[in-house]
Amino acid sequence: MTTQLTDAVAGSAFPVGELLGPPELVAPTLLGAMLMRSDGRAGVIVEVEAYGGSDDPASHAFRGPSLRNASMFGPPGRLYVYRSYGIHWCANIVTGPVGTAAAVLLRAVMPTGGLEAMRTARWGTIRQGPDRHLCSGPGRLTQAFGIGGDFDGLDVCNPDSSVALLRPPTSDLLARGIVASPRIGISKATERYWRFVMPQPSTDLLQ
DNA sequence: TAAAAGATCCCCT
DNA sequence: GGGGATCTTTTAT
Repeated sequence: MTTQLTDAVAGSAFPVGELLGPPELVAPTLLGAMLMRSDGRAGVIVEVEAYGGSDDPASHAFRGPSLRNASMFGPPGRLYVYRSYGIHWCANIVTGPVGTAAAVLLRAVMPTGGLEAMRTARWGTIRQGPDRHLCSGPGRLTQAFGIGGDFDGLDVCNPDSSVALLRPPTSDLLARGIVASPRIGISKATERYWRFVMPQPSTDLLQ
């Protein structure tokens, strides 16, 4: 079942040109895309948030470039990975262009491949949690995929990268039932509906 | 040099 | 569903 879903969704490499643009416009186009690791771990992106621009006070880059947020100012199609609350790693996909800080935070993924590796990465082999907690959260999905600070700046549009972004085979998988809402865990710019969720991806994508 | 805030998760109820 | 733990980064003194 899981491999079937992987095969059904796995498409071509995500064209970097389609990632270039305002993050709040690029973000919803990432829903339904697949995040894939070279070792087989894979999942469909179901929840994202847009960050960036010089006028987004919730963005890490609001006060300009720093050592941490450097990747946000880089070219589109790269990862911006940072440590959150001193504990977790969070992964963004940069939407560029160079010199402009813009990125889309990956908040949740529906696991479709490499489930065993994800469970081990999340909980080890002694005691494991429910599968619904594998990748449902920005810190959880990076742990499940084994994405850490080393992956900052990685080109996800290159299919040969250890983490690659794949486009769904058909565009009509996108933009159906997508819901926009305020971003989670922020205190500024909460009036912006820059969080995008695809409510029921499994039934659509499985058919 | 110090302090505060933070794009969160785990565990217990 | 709610409270506490956790530590890095940034900013102010």
